[in-house]
Amino acid sequence: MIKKPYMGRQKLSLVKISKKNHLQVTFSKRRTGLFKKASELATLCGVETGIIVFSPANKPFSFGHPYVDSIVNRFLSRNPQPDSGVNRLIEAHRNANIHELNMELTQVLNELEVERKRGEALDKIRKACRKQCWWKSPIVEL
Amino acid sequence: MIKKPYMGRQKLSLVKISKKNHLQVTFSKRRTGLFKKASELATLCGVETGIIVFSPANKPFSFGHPYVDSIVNRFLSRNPQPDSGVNRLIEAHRNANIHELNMELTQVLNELEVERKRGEALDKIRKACRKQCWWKSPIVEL
DNA sequence: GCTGCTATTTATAAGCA
DNA sequence: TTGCTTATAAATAGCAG
Repeated sequence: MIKKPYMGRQKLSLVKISKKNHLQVTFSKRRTGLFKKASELATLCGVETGIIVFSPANKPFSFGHPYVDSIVNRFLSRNPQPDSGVNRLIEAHRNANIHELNMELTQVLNELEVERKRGEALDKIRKACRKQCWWKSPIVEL
Repeated sequence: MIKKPYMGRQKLSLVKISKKNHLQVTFSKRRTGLFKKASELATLCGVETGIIVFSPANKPFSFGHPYVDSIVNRFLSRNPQPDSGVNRLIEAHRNANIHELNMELTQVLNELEVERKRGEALDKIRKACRKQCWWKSPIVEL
């Protein structure tokens, strides 16, 4: 016996797996693991969650607690108009240098604080409306 | 020194956490972990994925690669929704008098989410750069 | 809430059946 | 693909600040 036939789990490199069969196996295992994690989160914290994943073969897999569709609908009802901010961000990251990124970070942090406060305020109003009579005319206090 | 005052990680029990502050911490940590797992899956396998989670405080958190809304829409287009009580409720909600208020809230939540992700991503890059190769190009991980 | 710190538990990459 | 096995990488519960 010169050596063990394999070296155990190898460290993860964050690049797309090249070998197709290997990729398929990894996708299958990690999809299972992801859904399990989501299940645990939902159970432990008593929250609603939904996941959608498209396989390498473009087949949709989904997990949801209590149901994917209701989660999705609930999300869409609150986020009707998506924009491509993330895509722009990714593009920006590819092209920007570190100095620019730091400057942008500072600015974003300031913006985030403002947005957070706005969001919290509006959320309070929304909850208040929902608790009382959301189908009636709202008392607008912005 | 008689013994360490702490016994390390305890085995997981699959019931809802009772203590509110404990639950909040767990939710926060596990949500982060879940999103990270999804990110890895997307990167390693080159697939599209989207996650929506509602916090104990009913606040929506989302992750998506490339973008949550596109994933959700893609899912819904392939899985036509049967009519349900939830859908009607959402529809009613959309048409209610507080429509405008909700629109604005939704918009703000969306912006906030985008800003939050931008901030997080930029912060990661900043930290990574500071620790190691700040003079090289950043590794983008979303 | 939010970091950071371990001691543990979990997840999983590889290999093979 | 689905399941085992093992060695190792990662995630995280419980605390502390």
